[in-house]
Amino acid sequence: MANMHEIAKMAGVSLGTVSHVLNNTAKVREPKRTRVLEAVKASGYQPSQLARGLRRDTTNMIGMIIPDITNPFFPAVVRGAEDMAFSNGYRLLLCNTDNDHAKEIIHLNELRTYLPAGLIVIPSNFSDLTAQAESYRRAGTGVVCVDRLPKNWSGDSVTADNEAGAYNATRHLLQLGHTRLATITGPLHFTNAKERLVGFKRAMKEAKLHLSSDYTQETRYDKQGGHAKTLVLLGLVPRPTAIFAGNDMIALGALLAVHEAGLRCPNDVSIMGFDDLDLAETTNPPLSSVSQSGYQLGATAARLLLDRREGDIGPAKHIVLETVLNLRHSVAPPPEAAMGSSSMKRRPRSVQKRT
Amino acid sequence: MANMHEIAKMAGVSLGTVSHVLNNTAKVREPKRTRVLEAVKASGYQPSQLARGLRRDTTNMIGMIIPDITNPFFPAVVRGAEDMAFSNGYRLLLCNTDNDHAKEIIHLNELRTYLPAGLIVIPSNFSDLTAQAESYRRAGTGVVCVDRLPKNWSGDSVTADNEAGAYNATRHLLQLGHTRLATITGPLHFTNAKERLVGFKRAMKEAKLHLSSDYTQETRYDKQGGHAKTLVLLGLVPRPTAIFAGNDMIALGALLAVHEAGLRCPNDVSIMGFDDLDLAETTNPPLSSVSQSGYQLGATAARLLLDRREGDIGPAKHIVLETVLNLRHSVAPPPEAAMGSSSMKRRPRSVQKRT
DNA sequence: CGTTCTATTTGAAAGCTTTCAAAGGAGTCG
DNA sequence: CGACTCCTTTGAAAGCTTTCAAATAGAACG
Repeated sequence: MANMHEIAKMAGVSLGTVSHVLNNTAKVREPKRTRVLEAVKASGYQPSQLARGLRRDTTNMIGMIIPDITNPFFPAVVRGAEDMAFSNGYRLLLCNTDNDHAKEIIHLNELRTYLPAGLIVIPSNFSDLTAQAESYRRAGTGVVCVDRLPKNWSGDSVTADNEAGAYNATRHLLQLGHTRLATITGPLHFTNAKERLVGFKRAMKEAKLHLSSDYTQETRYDKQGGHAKTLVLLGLVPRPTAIFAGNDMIALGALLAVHEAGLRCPNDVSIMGFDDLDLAETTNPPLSSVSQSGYQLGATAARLLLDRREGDIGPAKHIVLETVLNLRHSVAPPPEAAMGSSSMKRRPRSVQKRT
Repeated sequence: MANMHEIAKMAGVSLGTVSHVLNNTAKVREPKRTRVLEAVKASGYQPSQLARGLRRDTTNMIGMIIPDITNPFFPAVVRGAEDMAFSNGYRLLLCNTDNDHAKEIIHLNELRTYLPAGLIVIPSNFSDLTAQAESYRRAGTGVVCVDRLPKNWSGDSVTADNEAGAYNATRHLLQLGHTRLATITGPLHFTNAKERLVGFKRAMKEAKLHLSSDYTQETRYDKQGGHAKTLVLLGLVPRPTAIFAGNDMIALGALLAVHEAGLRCPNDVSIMGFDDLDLAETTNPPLSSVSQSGYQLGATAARLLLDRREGDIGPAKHIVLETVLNLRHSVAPPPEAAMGSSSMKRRPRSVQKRT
């Protein structure tokens, strides 16, 4: 591929002039200017991002570190980030950590040597990000945390309003008449799991309902966990009539367990999810869930990074995105209340409630 | 961050020696060797990938170009590729094209300037990849096509055995007694859609069944398309008793349409999908589908790329991965046949059939 | 036309590695 | 001890861009 030297020769100008034309970094008078542009077009020249990055001390790559692209919540986040990045001339370097803190460190250390424009990170378990990010920031590279925060994080972040989302979802269950509400949380060392639990408890407290410790179970954010913990909950006496799941994967496992136990959802047990993944629409019954936009999360994080890069120097920003309660058919009044109620009324496919 | 000069100074050796120690590119005698290693450890030095790439004329990045990470089939492919890449010291630069051929070209042109170790591409609509790949190959950069092939592709590729998968799925439907089989294909300019249709037709022909042209519909690989075309199919007289969907998203739309039309799946209409996405397990009823491993697709492609890089110079390889028919509850014998049959028997959760 | 000033243009340096030819050192043999 | 060989080590060049100081060209003015 052609390099700048050749362009310079073709256009009969010096190296510096070519660079100035390409980067608008100095005025170049007319005859030369077009000659350069034409040479570029004719040769299909594109500047080497490597050489450019080396010289400028920064590239147009954004490093994105996530637990696992295979987890259905993350693709939207990545896509949101990629779209915002791409339309501003940046590219995404994707790294999966599997929530493995050692793998995260490998990525953080290596990414540095690419001189990325910034980092978007969904931190792993027990992430060491706070320390590492400090060194990035000293080098002038922004780091934004998304979805959940590592210990002592004081930098930029974009998260959903987990507490409000959980609170509203729980209130909805309470308003339907449930009094025996249980919750299956994600791993409580994740800030998002913790916040959702706080929201849940706040709603319970407001309703002056006691929460037996059996009624809150903690597990991994997956179907297996949801399944296992639901079996535990269903074995309790008295049995909960509603389960607030820490995310949709847990809810999915819960749904499965309820069916396996020979119970019906929502008739016997209501199930509420969190995330509102695409699959929530197609489960049986369709899942009610707290909707958060992964796409917005990612796009906002990338935007924040770009703003920083364009000179926005200011205190750390903690952007919190609203959630929406998306009601489908997996929640209904509790069995006793349902007797006399109108549970057989025609139900709309899906209803949204702002939270 | 420290650079090689500092390491050299710290260890009291020359620049070249540091490089030799780091790359094992020449024997370095003992006292110096350890001094270098220690200096590296003490300073946390990591070589600049930019400078290294510039000098070596190639980096450890693999460019991965896919239509849309948000489409549930692709994350597994990406993950497979990333795992294989990561464990061999390579990293993934991810690009979404939205099947937009212009966007694909932008990515192909720009990626070149990163001097990537190779490219893994799921080509977009009307992809121009064949021409572009030629120029990559001239530069010694491998390009592997995954999942489907662009026009006139003669380079390396990794795909599923779409035809056999479709053939076996169709045969299964035939064996259940269906005679009115319809299919909703993906866009037929995609090789995978075309191959699946060929497999379907081959099975039909073997069964000596006539295929009315109404009975094959083409649409985009998504839920909306599946929904719309299913409504068309259900309006035909006589109505098909089984629908072979070009992929699971189409099948999902079909499922929806069947329910909306007041029919039951599988009692009135059997539905067979392709891909066997995670969500196939949780639809209502759980979807029977031709299972192909996206993960294997991606991992195999990355492996192929690395082999090439390590010197495997030989004719183009076309790796074709087997599929497995994964039977769940969305297929059953046709209504007439079901009358006297044992459709009420207890059904296992899921059954696999090698294809 | 000569000066002076401003606007363009240039060439070289720098950014960090790898690699190659050359220099240096150590060991062997006579 | 000298010559020779072979193994280590070195320093400089190259890879491609950006950027800065310096040089040149052009314009305005007298």
